[in-house]
Amino acid sequence: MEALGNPTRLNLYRILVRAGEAGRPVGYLQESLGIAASTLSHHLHRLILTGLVSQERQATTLICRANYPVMNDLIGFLADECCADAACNPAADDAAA
Amino acid sequence: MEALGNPTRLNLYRILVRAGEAGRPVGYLQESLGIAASTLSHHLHRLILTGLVSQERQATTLICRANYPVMNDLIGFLADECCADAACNPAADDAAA
DNA sequence: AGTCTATTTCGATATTTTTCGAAATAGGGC
DNA sequence: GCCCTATTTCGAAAAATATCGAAATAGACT
Repeated sequence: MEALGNPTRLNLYRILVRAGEAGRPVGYLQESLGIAASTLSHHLHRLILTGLVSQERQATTLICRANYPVMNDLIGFLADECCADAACNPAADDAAA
Repeated sequence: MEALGNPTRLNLYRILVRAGEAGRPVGYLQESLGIAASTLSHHLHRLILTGLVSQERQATTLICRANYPVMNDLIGFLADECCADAACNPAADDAAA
Protein backbone atom coordinates (compact mmCIF):
# COMPACT_ATOMS: atom_id res chain seq x y z
CA MET A 1 0.00 0.00 0.00
CA GLU A 2 2.80 2.35 0.85
CA ALA A 3 4.08 1.33 -2.53
CA LEU A 4 1.37 3.37 -4.21
CA GLY A 5 1.84 6.35 -1.95
CA ASN A 6 3.87 8.27 -4.46
CA PRO A 7 2.46 10.03 -7.50
CA THR A 8 5.09 8.78 -9.88
CA ARG A 9 4.68 5.24 -8.71
CA LEU A 10 0.93 5.42 -8.77
CA ASN A 11 1.07 6.72 -12.29
CA LEU A 12 3.40 4.01 -13.30
CA TYR A 13 1.22 1.40 -11.75
CA ARG A 14 -1.88 2.70 -13.43
CA ILE A 15 -0.23 2.59 -16.81
CA LEU A 16 0.45 -1.06 -16.20
CA VAL A 17 -3.03 -1.71 -14.92
CA ARG A 18 -4.41 -0.25 -18.10
CA ALA A 19 -1.96 -2.11 -20.23
CA GLY A 20 -3.42 -5.33 -19.00
CA GLU A 21 -1.77 -8.63 -19.57
CA ALA A 22 0.08 -7.26 -22.56
CA GLY A 23 2.28 -5.34 -20.17
CA ARG A 24 4.75 -2.64 -21.14
CA PRO A 25 8.51 -2.61 -21.65
CA VAL A 26 10.57 -0.62 -19.17
CA GLY A 27 11.80 1.66 -21.91
CA TYR A 28 8.28 2.56 -22.91
CA LEU A 29 7.41 3.37 -19.33
CA GLN A 30 10.42 5.59 -19.06
CA GLU A 31 9.36 7.55 -22.12
CA SER A 32 5.80 7.81 -20.93
CA LEU A 33 6.73 9.12 -17.54
CA GLY A 34 9.61 11.24 -18.66
CA ILE A 35 11.85 10.36 -15.78
CA ALA A 36 15.41 9.09 -15.53
CA ALA A 37 15.82 5.43 -16.17
CA SER A 38 17.41 4.94 -12.79
CA THR A 39 14.49 6.58 -11.06
CA LEU A 40 12.04 4.41 -12.89
CA SER A 41 14.03 1.35 -12.06
CA HIS A 42 13.90 2.30 -8.42
CA HIS A 43 10.13 2.67 -8.40
CA LEU A 44 9.66 -0.44 -10.41
CA HIS A 45 11.74 -2.29 -7.92
CA ARG A 46 9.48 -1.22 -5.09
CA LEU A 47 6.40 -2.21 -6.99
CA ILE A 48 7.92 -5.59 -7.68
CA LEU A 49 8.94 -6.09 -4.06
CA THR A 50 5.38 -5.64 -2.97
CA GLY A 51 4.22 -8.04 -5.64
CA LEU A 52 2.10 -5.44 -7.35
CA VAL A 53 4.05 -5.79 -10.57
CA SER A 54 5.87 -8.64 -12.24
CA GLN A 55 8.40 -8.74 -15.04
CA GLU A 56 9.14 -11.05 -17.88
CA ARG A 57 12.07 -10.97 -20.23
CA GLN A 58 11.31 -10.78 -23.90
CA ALA A 59 14.51 -10.79 -25.91
CA THR A 60 16.38 -7.65 -24.88
CA THR A 61 13.48 -5.88 -23.24
CA LEU A 62 11.81 -6.42 -19.94
CA ILE A 63 8.05 -6.47 -19.99
CA CYS A 64 6.31 -5.24 -16.87
CA ARG A 65 2.85 -6.31 -15.95
CA ALA A 66 0.39 -5.44 -13.20
CA ASN A 67 -0.38 -8.31 -10.91
CA TYR A 68 -4.15 -8.32 -10.74
CA PRO A 69 -4.64 -10.83 -7.96
CA VAL A 70 -2.45 -8.76 -5.69
CA MET A 71 -4.38 -5.67 -6.64
CA ASN A 72 -7.58 -7.36 -5.69
CA ASP A 73 -6.10 -8.42 -2.40
CA LEU A 74 -5.19 -4.85 -1.78
CA ILE A 75 -8.69 -3.72 -2.51
CA GLY A 76 -10.06 -6.40 -0.26
CA PHE A 77 -7.71 -5.31 2.46
CA LEU A 78 -8.93 -1.76 2.16
CA ALA A 79 -12.59 -2.57 2.14
CA ASP A 80 -12.10 -5.25 4.75
CA GLU A 81 -14.66 -4.93 7.50
CA CYS A 82 -16.19 -1.92 5.95
CA CYS A 83 -19.42 -3.77 5.34
CA ALA A 84 -19.98 -4.25 9.01
CA ASP A 85 -21.94 -1.12 8.38
CA ALA A 86 -24.43 0.06 5.90
CA ALA A 87 -23.72 2.71 3.29
CA CYS A 88 -20.98 0.62 1.84
CA ASN A 89 -21.11 -1.56 -1.23
CA PRO A 90 -17.64 -1.88 -2.68
CA ALA A 91 -18.45 -5.00 -4.62
CA ALA A 92 -21.91 -4.11 -5.69
CA ASP A 93 -21.15 -1.97 -8.71
CA ASP A 94 -18.94 -3.04 -11.54
CA ALA A 95 -16.28 -0.71 -12.80
CA ALA A 96 -17.14 -1.89 -16.26
CA ALA A 97 -20.86 -1.38 -15.86
CA MET B 1 -4.05 7.75 -2.19
CA GLU B 2 -0.78 9.17 -1.01
CA ALA B 3 -2.68 9.78 2.17
CA LEU B 4 -2.65 6.07 2.95
CA GLY B 5 0.98 5.66 2.08
CA ASN B 6 2.12 5.69 5.66
CA PRO B 7 1.76 2.82 8.09
CA THR B 8 0.50 4.93 10.94
CA ARG B 9 -2.03 6.62 8.78
CA LEU B 10 -3.15 3.43 7.15
CA ASN B 11 -3.60 1.92 10.56
CA LEU B 12 -5.54 4.88 11.73
CA TYR B 13 -7.73 4.76 8.70
CA ARG B 14 -8.42 1.10 9.08
CA ILE B 15 -9.49 1.55 12.66
CA LEU B 16 -12.01 4.06 11.43
CA VAL B 17 -13.13 1.85 8.59
CA ARG B 18 -13.82 -0.90 11.05
CA ALA B 19 -15.49 1.43 13.46
CA GLY B 20 -18.10 2.14 10.85
CA GLU B 21 -20.55 4.94 11.17
CA ALA B 22 -20.13 4.96 14.91
CA GLY B 23 -16.73 6.53 14.44
CA ARG B 24 -14.13 6.99 17.13
CA PRO B 25 -13.09 9.93 19.29
CA VAL B 26 -9.65 11.39 18.69
CA GLY B 27 -8.60 10.51 22.22
CA TYR B 28 -9.48 6.89 21.70
CA LEU B 29 -7.47 6.78 18.51
CA GLN B 30 -4.51 8.27 20.27
CA GLU B 31 -4.62 5.57 22.92
CA SER B 32 -5.05 2.84 20.36
CA LEU B 33 -2.13 3.93 18.27
CA GLY B 34 0.08 4.94 21.15
CA ILE B 35 1.39 8.07 19.47
CA ALA B 36 1.63 11.68 20.53
CA ALA B 37 -1.56 13.63 20.22
CA SER B 38 0.12 16.12 17.96
CA THR B 39 1.27 13.39 15.61
CA LEU B 40 -2.18 11.92 15.44
CA SER B 41 -3.65 15.30 14.79
CA HIS B 42 -1.26 15.75 11.91
CA HIS B 43 -2.21 12.46 10.29
CA LEU B 44 -5.87 13.01 10.91
CA HIS B 45 -5.58 16.34 9.24
CA ARG B 46 -4.18 14.77 6.11
CA LEU B 47 -6.86 12.15 6.03
CA ILE B 48 -9.47 14.85 6.37
CA LEU B 49 -7.94 16.97 3.63
CA THR B 50 -8.25 14.12 1.20
CA GLY B 51 -11.83 13.55 2.27
CA LEU B 52 -11.14 10.05 3.47
CA VAL B 53 -12.23 10.94 6.98
CA SER B 54 -14.73 13.36 8.44
CA GLN B 55 -15.23 14.71 11.92
CA GLU B 56 -18.16 15.63 14.03
CA ARG B 57 -18.17 17.34 17.37
CA GLN B 58 -19.94 15.57 20.18
CA ALA B 59 -19.81 17.64 23.32
CA THR B 60 -16.12 17.97 24.19
CA THR B 61 -14.87 15.19 21.99
CA LEU B 62 -14.38 14.98 18.27
CA ILE B 63 -15.69 11.89 16.60
CA CYS B 64 -13.85 10.75 13.50
CA ARG B 65 -15.46 8.67 10.85
CA ALA B 66 -14.33 6.99 7.64
CA ASN B 67 -15.94 8.39 4.55
CA TYR B 68 -17.12 5.31 2.70
CA PRO B 69 -18.11 6.90 -0.58
CA VAL B 70 -14.64 8.34 -0.94
CA MET B 71 -13.14 4.98 -0.15
CA ASN B 72 -15.19 3.42 -2.88
CA ASP B 73 -14.12 6.10 -5.30
CA LEU B 74 -10.57 5.29 -4.42
CA ILE B 75 -11.13 1.63 -5.08
CA GLY B 76 -12.79 2.42 -8.34
CA PHE B 77 -9.88 4.60 -9.32
CA LEU B 78 -7.50 1.77 -8.62
CA ALA B 79 -9.39 -0.88 -10.49
CA ASP B 80 -10.31 1.54 -13.22
CA GLU B 81 -9.67 -0.01 -16.62
CA CYS B 82 -8.35 -3.16 -15.13
CA CYS B 83 -11.21 -5.15 -16.58
CA ALA B 84 -10.15 -4.38 -20.10
CA ASP B 85 -8.45 -7.68 -19.57
CA ALA B 86 -9.35 -11.04 -18.24
CA ALA B 87 -8.04 -12.40 -14.96
CA CYS B 88 -9.56 -9.53 -13.13
CA ASN B 89 -12.79 -9.51 -11.23
CA PRO B 90 -12.55 -6.92 -8.49
CA ALA B 91 -16.27 -6.71 -8.06
CA ALA B 92 -17.09 -10.33 -8.54
CA ASP B 93 -16.43 -11.57 -5.06
CA ASP B 94 -17.91 -10.05 -1.97
CA ALA B 95 -15.71 -9.34 0.99
CA ALA B 96 -18.57 -10.53 3.13
CA ALA B 97 -19.14 -13.72 1.19
C1' DA C 1 -15.67 34.87 33.98
C1' DG C 2 -12.92 31.01 35.35
C1' DT C 3 -11.43 26.43 34.95
C1' DC C 4 -10.97 22.01 33.03
C1' DT C 5 -10.32 18.65 29.40
C1' DA C 6 -9.72 17.64 24.50
C1' DT C 7 -7.44 18.86 20.44
C1' DT C 8 -4.58 21.61 17.46
C1' DT C 9 -0.72 24.61 16.16
C1' DC C 10 4.23 25.73 16.55
C1' DG C 11 8.97 24.85 16.06
C1' DA C 12 12.48 21.73 15.70
C1' DT C 13 14.89 17.38 14.59
C1' DA C 14 15.75 12.88 12.58
C1' DT C 15 14.56 9.82 9.15
C1' DT C 16 13.04 8.48 4.82
C1' DT C 17 12.21 9.22 0.12
C1' DT C 18 12.88 10.90 -4.42
C1' DT C 19 15.63 12.03 -7.80
C1' DC C 20 19.51 12.33 -10.82
C1' DG C 21 23.91 11.15 -13.61
C1' DA C 22 27.55 8.04 -14.36
C1' DA C 23 29.23 3.67 -14.38
C1' DA C 24 28.36 -1.34 -14.24
C1' DT C 25 25.87 -5.38 -15.79
C1' DA C 26 22.83 -8.44 -18.76
C1' DG C 27 21.44 -10.58 -22.74
C1' DG C 28 21.36 -10.92 -27.78
C1' DG C 29 23.13 -10.60 -32.35
C1' DC C 30 27.11 -10.29 -35.63
C1' DG D 1 34.61 -12.92 -28.71
C1' DC D 2 32.98 -8.20 -29.36
C1' DC D 3 29.74 -4.75 -29.62
C1' DC D 4 25.23 -2.74 -28.84
C1' DT D 5 21.12 -1.63 -26.50
C1' DA D 6 18.29 -2.08 -22.33
C1' DT D 7 18.26 -1.95 -17.52
C1' DT D 8 20.13 -1.81 -12.92
C1' DT D 9 23.32 -0.48 -9.23
C1' DC D 10 26.09 3.15 -6.97
C1' DG D 11 26.72 7.36 -4.69
C1' DA D 12 25.09 11.64 -3.51
C1' DA D 13 22.11 15.80 -2.86
C1' DA D 14 17.58 17.90 -2.19
C1' DA D 15 13.14 17.62 -0.57
C1' DA D 16 9.43 15.78 1.94
C1' DT D 17 7.65 13.37 5.96
C1' DA D 18 7.05 11.73 10.66
C1' DT D 19 7.61 12.53 15.05
C1' DC D 20 7.81 14.77 19.43
C1' DG D 21 7.05 18.19 23.48
C1' DA D 22 5.37 22.51 24.84
C1' DA D 23 2.32 26.06 24.34
C1' DA D 24 -2.05 27.82 22.41
C1' DT D 25 -6.89 27.30 21.44
C1' DA D 26 -11.80 25.56 21.63
C1' DG D 27 -15.76 24.38 23.83
C1' DA D 28 -18.39 22.98 27.97
C1' DC D 29 -19.67 23.28 32.55
C1' DT D 30 -20.04 25.75 37.05
